[in-house]
Amino acid sequence: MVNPPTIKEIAKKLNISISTVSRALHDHERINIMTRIRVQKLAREMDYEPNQKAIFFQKKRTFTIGVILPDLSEFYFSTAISAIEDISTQHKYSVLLGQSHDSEEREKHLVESIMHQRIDGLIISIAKNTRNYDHLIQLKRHGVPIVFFDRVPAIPDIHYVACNVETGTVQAVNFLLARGHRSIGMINGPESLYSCRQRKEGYLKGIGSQRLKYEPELVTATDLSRESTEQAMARLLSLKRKPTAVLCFNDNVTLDAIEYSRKMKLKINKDISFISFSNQALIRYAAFPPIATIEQYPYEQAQQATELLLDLLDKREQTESNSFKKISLESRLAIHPQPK
Amino acid sequence: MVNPPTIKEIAKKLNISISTVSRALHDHERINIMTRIRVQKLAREMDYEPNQKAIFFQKKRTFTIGVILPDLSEFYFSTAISAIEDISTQHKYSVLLGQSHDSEEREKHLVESIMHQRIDGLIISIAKNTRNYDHLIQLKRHGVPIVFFDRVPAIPDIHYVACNVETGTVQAVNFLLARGHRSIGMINGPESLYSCRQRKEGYLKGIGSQRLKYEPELVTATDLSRESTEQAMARLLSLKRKPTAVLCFNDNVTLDAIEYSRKMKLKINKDISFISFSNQALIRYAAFPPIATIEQYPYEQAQQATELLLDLLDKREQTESNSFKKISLESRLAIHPQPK
DNA sequence: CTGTTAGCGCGTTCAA
DNA sequence: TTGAACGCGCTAACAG
Repeated sequence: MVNPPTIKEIAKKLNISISTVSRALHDHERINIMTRIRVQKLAREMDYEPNQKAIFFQKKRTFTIGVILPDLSEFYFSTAISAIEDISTQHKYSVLLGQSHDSEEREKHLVESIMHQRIDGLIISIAKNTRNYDHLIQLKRHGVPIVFFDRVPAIPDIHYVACNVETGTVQAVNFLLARGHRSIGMINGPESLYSCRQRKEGYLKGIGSQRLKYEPELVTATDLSRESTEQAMARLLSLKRKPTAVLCFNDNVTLDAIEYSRKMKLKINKDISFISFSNQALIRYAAFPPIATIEQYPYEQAQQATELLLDLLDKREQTESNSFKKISLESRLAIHPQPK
Repeated sequence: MVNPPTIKEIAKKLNISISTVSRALHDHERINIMTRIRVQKLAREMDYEPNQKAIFFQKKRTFTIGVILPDLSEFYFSTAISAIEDISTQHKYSVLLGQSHDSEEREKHLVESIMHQRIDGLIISIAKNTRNYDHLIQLKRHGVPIVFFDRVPAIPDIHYVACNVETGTVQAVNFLLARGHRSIGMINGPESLYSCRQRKEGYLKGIGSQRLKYEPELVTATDLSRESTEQAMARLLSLKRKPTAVLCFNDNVTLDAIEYSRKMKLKINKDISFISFSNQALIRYAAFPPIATIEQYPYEQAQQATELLLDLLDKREQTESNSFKKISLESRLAIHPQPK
């Protein structure tokens, strides 16, 4: 095992200067065609490969983007990272990975360590309870473009790609109303997430469109843990006017809520129906699936986020543009065929 | 947006030499406590962060490992990457990511581009039809340690971590035999995968242990698509001696096979039972879950692979050891509580 | 305790 | 058409 060959060695063997070698390797215009060929031939023979580390170092670019997601083993995010990797590779960028496990501290740590690596840009889906964005603002100050993905913080002047779940939520409420439901509950997620506000907004619009009165106690929240979801569900079921349908933050929350309801001896899709967000493939096999799902298209979202970021990186030198791209995909209600 | 500060600037402001700054920042023993403090204070004020690119460049190490998996959106691999990221981060290593989408060409390309980045080591689960290992051998020649994970090629002198599914398969067959099943079917996966041979091997051993005759037509295969699985299942059901239990390649295949059987009016767990490999979390919510699962512990496997690789990296300089670690985790049968 | 110097591999002036 | 020299930011060997 020897050290990889360098242009220096090539230069020595050929008795020419390092810079000539460098130029020959880059097919420089004004290099004698013969020396060019000789250099390239020897380079091939020696298995020469340019040392990217050295190039990155002196070019001040790494052609690497950082990606920080809460949890890579979750369906939604693993689909996203799959898309991000696909697009990045297409554009000859590499992907440096980190998962925050929904901890603000870890997230901060990751951002810092990733920043020290001098990545060119960052795609991030923030931890569910991140409140302090200093670490991200600092990154921006260092000139590293950030694209927020899916979980977008409520701060101004940022690029983001997210799915507007409001539309889908309105559709879902209308769907339920059309089926005769008059008391519709909601188990929302952490308030800090922008998408949760959209869910709420969509819920209000849907309810309002039929001139129904908004009952605040019909809207609860979970921190996504099973216990918290069960508590939320318990709260809904303890109301005088129990909901006959419930919108749940995501698939897992939905399945937990359904299981809890069954434990409480409710008949699913009879006493109570559910609509979920997100749509994991496996949900079609569930014993008691939700009647519909608000789809969020994680692959497409992540794809757009990556394209946006790469675009920003391309344009960076040219203009210090101050326009912030806000890409909003529309969610859509997907109605599931019900098993008899 | 300015360029990040360097030790050079710190040195100038303090009228001391660059190396003094460097040493002070590293808490070097023989540096005056006062200068040390002054330097560190100024560094903090200036938001100084060492430029890892420069450090990597001169240290000839990147503290980055490459990870190449077939498809990050698959449960098995997303769990794996989650583990790899966790362990790497703990050890202050970064993760550079790539997915081969089971294409040999892409895999080769990824290995090369990742190699040029001068990663310190590689964890790879090879594409299901990779036949040529030159790209990997080249990496090894460059002194980059490789740990194969889960999908291990049949070449000598390699490190690997894999799960021996044979054990679990034997257990599964025995479990079924003990419950009185005498005709046991199998829907295996692509033959090129080593683990599929283990499944077959385990099946044969299990059957043989009870002196049952091996009926070749009871063992079919799927290319993992739903259609192919349905065809395989149809073949099994068309046999004169229909199987009363079937082992399926993984969870998705199992669920598809179950659904198909239901369409054929079979009663699950009565007319026919299933055992699955892998064990996704969501399976607990399935309407007709398999009676048992052969667990493969992707998290633990990936964890061990990462620890092995990092260990190799630590020891690298010391000894050019020629011993190859082959870690084989045992799969285990997990029996599911059945809903009434 | 501190400064000087060299060098990691490469691209890029500036000269020739 | 080529070469010499410099610098990217940092560490480390050597010299005080």
